[in-house]
Amino acid sequence: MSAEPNAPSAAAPSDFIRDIVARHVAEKRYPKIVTRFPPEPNGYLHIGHAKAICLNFGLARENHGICNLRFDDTNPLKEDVEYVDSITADIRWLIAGWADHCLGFKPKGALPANTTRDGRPDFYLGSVDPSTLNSQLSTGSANAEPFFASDYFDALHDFAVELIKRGQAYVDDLSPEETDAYRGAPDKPGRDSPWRNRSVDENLDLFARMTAGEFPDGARTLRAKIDMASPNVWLRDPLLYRIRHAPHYHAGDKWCVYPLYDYAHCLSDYIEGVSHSACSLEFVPHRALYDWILAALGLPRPLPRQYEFAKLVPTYTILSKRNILRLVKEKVVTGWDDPRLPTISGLRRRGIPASAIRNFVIGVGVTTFNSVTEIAVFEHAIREELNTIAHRRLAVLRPVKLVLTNISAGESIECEATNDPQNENPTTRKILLTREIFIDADDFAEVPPPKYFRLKPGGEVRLKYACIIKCDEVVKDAAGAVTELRCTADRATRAGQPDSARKVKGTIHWVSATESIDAEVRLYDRLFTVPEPGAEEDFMTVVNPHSLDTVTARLEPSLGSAKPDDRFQFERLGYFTLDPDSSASHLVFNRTIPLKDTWAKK
RNA sequence: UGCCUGGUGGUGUAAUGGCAGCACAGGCGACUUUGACUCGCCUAGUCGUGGUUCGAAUCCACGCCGGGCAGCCA
Repeated sequence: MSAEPNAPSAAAPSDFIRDIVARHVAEKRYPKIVTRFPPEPNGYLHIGHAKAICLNFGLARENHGICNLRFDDTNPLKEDVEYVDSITADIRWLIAGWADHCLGFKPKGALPANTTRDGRPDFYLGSVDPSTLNSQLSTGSANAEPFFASDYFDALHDFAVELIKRGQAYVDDLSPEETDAYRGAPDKPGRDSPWRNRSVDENLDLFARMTAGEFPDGARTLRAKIDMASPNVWLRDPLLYRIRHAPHYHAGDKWCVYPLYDYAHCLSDYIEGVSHSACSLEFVPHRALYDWILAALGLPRPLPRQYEFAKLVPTYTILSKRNILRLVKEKVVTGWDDPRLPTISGLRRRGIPASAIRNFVIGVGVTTFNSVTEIAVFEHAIREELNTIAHRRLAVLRPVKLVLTNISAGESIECEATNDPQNENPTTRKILLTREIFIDADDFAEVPPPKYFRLKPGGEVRLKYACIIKCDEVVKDAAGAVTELRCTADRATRAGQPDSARKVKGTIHWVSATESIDAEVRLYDRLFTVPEPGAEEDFMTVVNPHSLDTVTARLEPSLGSAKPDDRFQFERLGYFTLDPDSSASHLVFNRTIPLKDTWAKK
């Protein structure tokens, strides 16, 4: 249906926000559908952000619009370029081939000084074609960059002056503690500040001096003049600007007053020509303020509107920045890109395709209900995607030596193995069967449980792509541990041979002991042992001690030339990908996810 | 206890006054040189009580239960 490469198999279902946008498109309310994804550059993106990203970019994609990546960087104390770079890279990876053509980037240096009659910079009005910018970017040009709220500090300042002139904002001298006390409580009205009724001229003068750096941090603020008795506490004369004598990572050292979120966000949306501003449910009480500011300034319509939806809460996962940081700091994980973490960089390193993340977050839908999504839904999306793209290989995680006594030492038997059985016309490769091979420890049981289809003393199994073997002898060491299995191969059961159709219950994977290579393989499991670690008093007490198991595996030789983006299915085991820790002399693979195992459950 | 907001199988969602559907999970079976995949079948739901209506998950009232809001964070 879609011509888009790498498009999700399922179209995004309709939801209340899409319905609203569709209505607005039908009535031509906006010249263009413009959305935005507005992270603060103070941490890494995680799968929860992926939901917001796919909603905002999806809306743009479905309505021939654009979605701006805008850094909401109004707090100089918490932000850094390090995060700008990682967030930008994560987003580009996440939407590549799906909605990257909708990514709104602006030409470097195109700042709001270059404005049109209604005060908006001209880059959103169509004078710059986002697709041109994106092609510049993808060819390595540094001529385009994301949007930054801090690029609007001049415009925001001018709007603040306008608000003062309209009598809608005032400079307050209350201390932070007094401000709190005057605000009242949700069930108790606040009180007017004694500074609330200063003249416009005095406010103008004071705000200019605040901006000029005359006052120390915390001495004064700029506040909207709304209603200290409002039942909505966010309308009790919210702060617009605070004094912060600190340099800004992007805006430099020009400013010592910085706008607050509520003030900066709606106006940044306005400046960029955003039509639909989607955020999470905790901002519902802020919407009245969003609308108030735009109205108080008398800005021309159509104005952007805020819509709120529920965040993603997956089971067995922790998503808050603070908590992920704690896992990193206390070395439960190795870093922000640890494959056990729900960060985008972690998921990517784990080998999860961007398309699987997209399909998952799109599939859960967009509602206003605080729901919990079972991680199994994500796991299904991962397997579904990997099953179609991953090439099959043979690998043995916990090798046990097996000697085929009727194959001579120098002999090697060529077997044809299928790379991509999920395709209509699968390709194949050759693997070698030799006298000595390895099989997985799990695939042999000296005293088998009921219904055990694998190898057991005196029993038969098929070696995948090769032949049926029979276990004649179990060799053990002094301690009683199995050191070697001695079997006979039935060559007539090979593909193309007379008995090739002979059936046995079990088929197991294997690699030649001599024609195989060593690799470190990291087996990951859920990071937490309970479905809702966030509900625990301390989630550290429910960290899964077995979330990482590292083994030295034997792989078929072709895996030696694996590339970082390759995805493999090690047959009967799971999906694997090369880890960046790999080097020419030391291969490292990550298990992205095991295959579904209905046998193990029983 | 002020204001805002929500409640559909175990979980996530759809149905926008007209057959409660889909996906995941779970169960049974078929197929299988992956105990995977695929295919077939099954289990299971409208928070409660009234009302409006020919007809209510949907509209109204009351109740019950949950989430959010009092940063010079975003």
